[in-house]
Amino acid sequence: MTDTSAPADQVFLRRHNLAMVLRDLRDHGPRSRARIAADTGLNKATVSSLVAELAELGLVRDGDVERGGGVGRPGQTVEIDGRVCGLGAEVNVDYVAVLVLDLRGEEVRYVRTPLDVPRLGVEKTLDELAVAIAAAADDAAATGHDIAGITVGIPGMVETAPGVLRHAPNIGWREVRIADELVARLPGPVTAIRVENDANLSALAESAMGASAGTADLVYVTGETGVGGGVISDGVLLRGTEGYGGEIGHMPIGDPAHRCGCGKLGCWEASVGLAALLREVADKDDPVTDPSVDLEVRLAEIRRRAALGDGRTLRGIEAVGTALGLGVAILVNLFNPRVIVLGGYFAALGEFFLPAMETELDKRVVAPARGGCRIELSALGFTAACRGGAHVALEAVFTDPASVAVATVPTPLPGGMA
Amino acid sequence: MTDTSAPADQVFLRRHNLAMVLRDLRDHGPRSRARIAADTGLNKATVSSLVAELAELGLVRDGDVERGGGVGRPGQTVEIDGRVCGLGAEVNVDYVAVLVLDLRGEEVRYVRTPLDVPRLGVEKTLDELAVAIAAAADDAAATGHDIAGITVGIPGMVETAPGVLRHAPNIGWREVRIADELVARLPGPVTAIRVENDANLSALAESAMGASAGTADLVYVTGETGVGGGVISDGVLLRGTEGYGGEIGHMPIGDPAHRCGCGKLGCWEASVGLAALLREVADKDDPVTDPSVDLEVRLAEIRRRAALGDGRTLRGIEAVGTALGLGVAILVNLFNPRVIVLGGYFAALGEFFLPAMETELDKRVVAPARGGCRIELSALGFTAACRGGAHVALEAVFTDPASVAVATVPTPLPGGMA
DNA sequence: AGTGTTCGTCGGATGGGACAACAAACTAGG
DNA sequence: CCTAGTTTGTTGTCCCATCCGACGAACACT
Repeated sequence: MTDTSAPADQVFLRRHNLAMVLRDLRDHGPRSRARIAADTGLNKATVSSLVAELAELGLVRDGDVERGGGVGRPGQTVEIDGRVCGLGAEVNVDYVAVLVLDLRGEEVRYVRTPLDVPRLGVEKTLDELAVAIAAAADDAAATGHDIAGITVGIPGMVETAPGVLRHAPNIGWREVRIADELVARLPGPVTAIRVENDANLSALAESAMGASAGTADLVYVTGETGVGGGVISDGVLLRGTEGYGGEIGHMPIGDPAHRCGCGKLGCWEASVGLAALLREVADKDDPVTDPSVDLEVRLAEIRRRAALGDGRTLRGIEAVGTALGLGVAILVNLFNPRVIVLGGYFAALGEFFLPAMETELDKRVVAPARGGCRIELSALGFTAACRGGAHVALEAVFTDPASVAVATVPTPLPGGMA
Repeated sequence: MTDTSAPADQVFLRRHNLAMVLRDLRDHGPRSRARIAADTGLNKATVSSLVAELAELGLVRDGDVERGGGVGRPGQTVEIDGRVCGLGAEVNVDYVAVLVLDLRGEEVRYVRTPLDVPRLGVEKTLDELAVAIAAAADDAAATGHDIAGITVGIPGMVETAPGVLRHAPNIGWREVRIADELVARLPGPVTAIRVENDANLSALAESAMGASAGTADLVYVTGETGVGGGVISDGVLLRGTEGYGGEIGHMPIGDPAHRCGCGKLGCWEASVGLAALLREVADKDDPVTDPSVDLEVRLAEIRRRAALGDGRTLRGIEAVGTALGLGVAILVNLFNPRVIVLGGYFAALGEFFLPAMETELDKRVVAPARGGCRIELSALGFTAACRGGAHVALEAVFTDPASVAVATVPTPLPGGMA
């Protein structure tokens, strides 16, 4: 991720190596300086110097001494200090959520606030979100944590550069300067706020800490009210020129008889979105179609019926699964990912979808053996987008550790000695 | 493109800055050392040192002195030396071709050898290709050029790492170790040979030197026997995990009545490939459907009929154009490119396609104003893949200028003085 | 207790870039 | 013609980051 068109001086070099040591600790766990040197190819003396600087920044600290590690002097392990954190926030149709992750990837705090976002409108929803973020930040500060960055996920088309939401049909928002609006609502000096599509953030989360952690080529497909997607290719998120990439919901491969929420006929979303599933498995007066009932509960009921072998339910799921496989096949042909991760309700009903879906998939993928692609169900659940957001904030630290500089004050001395 | 997981020492730093100076000269033309310093942000003294090293490598040389450039001492311009070259080769259905491009991007040599590749088979075709490559290399050497690298484009699924072709249905090849086979056939020590899908190379060529040169987000779609595609996102080529990415021809969005060459029904290729066009605009006994006639000639005839306003022809082209727009809309929704480049016969008949295609496109793209995407017809014609191959070979030099080291002997002295 | 091994640090060497000063080469103007 | 002013490119010096060799420290094993 090093900028190829910037001049490289010693500062650049130092930053690169600082980042490399920090990432080594993240990816392979606590270890001695000698071991880091062996891992990275850097000189032992250099590693000592780098670790000292990272320690001064509050990013790493000395851990245990390696006892019983065979012959020779035991190593003094270095580990990532969990003080610095990233904050991920999410606005969805019926809730806002905030999640704080420390540099070690551990969850510090997670708060989900149910809200009727479309009814509440932009202003009040952002007020609520700002309160939730400020509360999480205060809470983190009280336990000695620092927030190094904030990323907000929104279910719509986002231009990341200025942090502007262009259009989010599911919550009815249009042209909202999310980043600026939040900065204005948050007290005190605020670190940079990034804004990103929620499915993109979920894809990043799956790639970084899901069941397939570390996968550099991954496509995330989530089924909720709409159908969203995020693509990670060769380790980087695909955004497109203006950040409009990954709009997979409106591929014209669905049944032309069904009208999509976007107004067009034959969108994929109209064949595999939540509405399509409910249409297939239930009648109008069936309680599972009642939007006032919690989605989790309704899905549990459908899962129950499927498990009992109910014909209508199974046929409906199979139909949706086949349509799902058709679209996923396109994604596999285009991106040749290592793994496809299914999220949202696809994950919840995954076991019943998979047979029909994989049958269709195998029919449509050109590459032999699906191009080495496997299908997986998301295990991150509703926290995926938030986790991805926190991850993005942390990634900035892993790319340029020195960026956390000054802001980080040493933990308040409990005793009070000068 | 700098490896983020390798230790950075001074050598790394030097390489980075050497590359930056060389790219500055490529992108902005000959200029003085002082100007390079201003462009890159490097110090004047550093630039002098870097230029001296590049000159010693034979990559740049002193050019004219800037006369009449206003007040002050005129600058001694530095320009890219065209001695070092990249070689691109292409295997297609009815020809093999070789193109040599010098470091300034100028064409040194282009040879196209008509061959009936499917009938000739793997061995003999590779023999012919090796002869063509060796001849081009000898020819280049005779005029004082050095080949720094070779890239071969193949119309099929390629695994780039070992340089192996997995499957190329249009020429009937399967599991061919292209790189190794060529090395064995070429005399003398051979620089690394890369192998890549031909549409991917064309996409790179369009992005690097087509009408939209410099575009970092670009999708190339070519219509020939099959329909191929190459995607460049954020400046890098999408390959996928195993290099199977970009298979756009078999998206299931075509008329289910038509069978594709792959055996499936409803592939996009079956609706917009060359066979589909001919089916729409001509009867079985029409000369334009005669495969023994050169494709260029047949396309010219179709273009003539369209220009005269022939109803059958225009309706046929419109039908294909609409189908083309449908598929392209998917690509725009997924990749949000800055430009879509149409190649192959799409480019040849472009003016007649565009209206129907753009109408369908606008109907199907979700992002406002097509997400800022424009449609363009390729101007590189049949040389696109070769150009892309040569470009890839040159790109290695622009990434690590020092890599051309030792091999480059100073041009033979014509006089013969010791 | 002695030996061998590994860890972490110290001092010096190497090398690359930044900075300031300077000579060179040109224009403009008297 | 000559001088002042400007820009270029080189030189010498300094700074800084990494590398290398050596050394003390800490441990296991005999």
